[in-house]
Amino acid sequence: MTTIKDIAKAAGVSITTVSRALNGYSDVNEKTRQKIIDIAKQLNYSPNTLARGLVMNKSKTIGLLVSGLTRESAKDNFTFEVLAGVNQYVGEVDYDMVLFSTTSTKQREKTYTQLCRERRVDGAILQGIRVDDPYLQEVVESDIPCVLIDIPIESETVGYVTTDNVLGAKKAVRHLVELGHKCIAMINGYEYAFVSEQRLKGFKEALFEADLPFYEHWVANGAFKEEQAEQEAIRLLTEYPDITAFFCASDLMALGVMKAVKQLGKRVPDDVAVIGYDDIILASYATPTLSTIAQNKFAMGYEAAKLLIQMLEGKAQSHVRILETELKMRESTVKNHK
Amino acid sequence: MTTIKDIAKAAGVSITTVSRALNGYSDVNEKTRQKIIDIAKQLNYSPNTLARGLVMNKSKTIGLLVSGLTRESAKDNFTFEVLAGVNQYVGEVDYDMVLFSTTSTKQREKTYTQLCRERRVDGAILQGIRVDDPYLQEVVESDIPCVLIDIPIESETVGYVTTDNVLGAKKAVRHLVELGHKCIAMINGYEYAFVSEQRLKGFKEALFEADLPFYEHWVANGAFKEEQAEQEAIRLLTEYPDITAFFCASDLMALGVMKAVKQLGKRVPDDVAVIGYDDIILASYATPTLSTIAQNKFAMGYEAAKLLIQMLEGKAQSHVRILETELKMRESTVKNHK
DNA sequence: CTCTTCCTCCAAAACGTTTCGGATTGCTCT
DNA sequence: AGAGCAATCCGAAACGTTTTGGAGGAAGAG
Repeated sequence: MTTIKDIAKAAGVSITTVSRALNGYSDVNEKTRQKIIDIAKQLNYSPNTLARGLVMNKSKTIGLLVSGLTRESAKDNFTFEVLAGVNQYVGEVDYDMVLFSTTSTKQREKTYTQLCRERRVDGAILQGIRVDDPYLQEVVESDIPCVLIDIPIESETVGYVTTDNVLGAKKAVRHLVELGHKCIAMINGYEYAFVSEQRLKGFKEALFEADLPFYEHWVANGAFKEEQAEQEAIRLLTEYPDITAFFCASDLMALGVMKAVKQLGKRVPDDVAVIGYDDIILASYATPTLSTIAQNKFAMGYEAAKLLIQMLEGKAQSHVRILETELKMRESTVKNHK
Repeated sequence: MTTIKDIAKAAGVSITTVSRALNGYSDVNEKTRQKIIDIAKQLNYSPNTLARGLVMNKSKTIGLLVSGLTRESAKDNFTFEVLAGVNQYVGEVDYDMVLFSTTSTKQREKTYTQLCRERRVDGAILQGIRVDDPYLQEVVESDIPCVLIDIPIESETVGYVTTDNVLGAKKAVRHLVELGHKCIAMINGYEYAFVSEQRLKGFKEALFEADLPFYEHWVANGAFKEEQAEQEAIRLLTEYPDITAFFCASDLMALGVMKAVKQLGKRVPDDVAVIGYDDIILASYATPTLSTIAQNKFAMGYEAAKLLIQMLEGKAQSHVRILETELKMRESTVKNHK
């Protein structure tokens, strides 16, 4: 493995000069610089980022902390797309990304902060961490710059990216209202998830706008799980047969709801319309295809990485990025939709 | 950020002793060790892996090189599941994983080898790299230990994990034969993909076993793409109306074939049976649900990581891991299958 | 001719670890 | 009493970079 020292020897200059030549400093003669570059190439030199990171005290590496990188989470390709987006930006600006996940069966005793500090990541992106995760607090309180996805915390070193969940939910409900629905139920996620709270807010506001009443008991929590949403939908539909439409806080839950509807011998969308949230791959392959509020998850990852690196380099105006959502009309709400 | 030196000062010992105490060497008194550990904890010490990696000349980090970590590749969740598997094992043995991807729009001029050497990864896993990728050759020829997924190259420093693709294909075709099919077409991937070659071989062997003829022109390449497979299937079905079953080298292509069948006014599986390969998420959500040969992609990633780390630590007997596949019978071949 | 200034270059320190080769102490054997 | 030994500890070098603070010389200004 050739080092800067080898190059220095071969070129007959000091290692200082090699370093400065390779890093584009101006105080080295263009001719010697060229010679050094040639020799470096010829010797197949790669700088040692460990050594560099050690002295510069930064690694040009960011950590992506996700929870639930499991086999199951592949259904909901959220994590994956965010990851792809992060990876994209990070590649563009010549950073690297290291992945930390808490799914180890053998629970690691190390906290996120320790992971970050050991690996000397310059900053971190947190995805899929629950608001009540004890580590969240810890990371946020540490001095490690980080950006959160879908958790609204902001400080000197903390930023976040999210979508406009209130507006997203409104779009969904307005769509249902426009189709003539008056009895709309909602399957939400968790009580304490930020997005759930926001989507519920949007749900209420849209009902209010449309002069429709809001019934507390027409809202159920499905924990973002397909089966649980199915159960809840069955319960709601039997208890309240008036319901003609469901707004679900995730597509996976919407799929569960569609199963429930079919199971009760009713049809989607003729008897009961269903709209989801996320626009996961399955949404456009389900039968009937699922209407949904699309979030650009790739863009969320991309923007998160961009924001983080801007923060690291001290040129981030704001620490918040809010992305748009888009209504996708498909067969689960609009009959014969192509 | 507290260092080993701070601990030494606080404990009134040398940094050598601190290092040896923390790393569990025997030549340090149990009492001083405890004191050092206490102080370290109290000072909230995290070792600097950069410094450690520099002197030890290894980083406890492996690189995962994937190609095509794009928005689109989310459909086929192959990459993601492999990644999850790798991540799982890596977490268990306290390594880290850094992700390298070649999808940067701005093409990086850096090669994989350079990436690996700069980041001082101890080894690498390559996934989704095509056999004709120029970088493949380069990585394999370099002295960086690596394991390939679905590419059979073996050497002192190179290993691979794959599934038994010949047997997998046979299972699929046998299944069709058992259902009474005699005119079976195949939609393969690329000419030059290892798995395609193997699956074609299995296809032929299974036909031979069943005393069925093999027709070269009943095999088409769909490039692992849904649309292309759809086109090819339409062509085959119109040119050769005898065909009653398709074996596809990927689920995504099988979905395309199902679309083709429907488009021609025929039904799956009544008129034409379809079986895929991979068992992607979509397979069990499509209508009809898709029969397929399941590969445990998570396990592939897990085993790849395990193999690599065994190789790194010099305790790998063999450099090859071949995993099992499993036939999943669903509605696209078996009528009214539950 | 001397004083600046600019252009090139360099020696050495620093980053935080690990590890090699001893050094010191106190104890046990002959 | 001296040798031998085990148990503890430590100084210093090494890993491959970047950076600080200058040195040396040539050219231009006065």
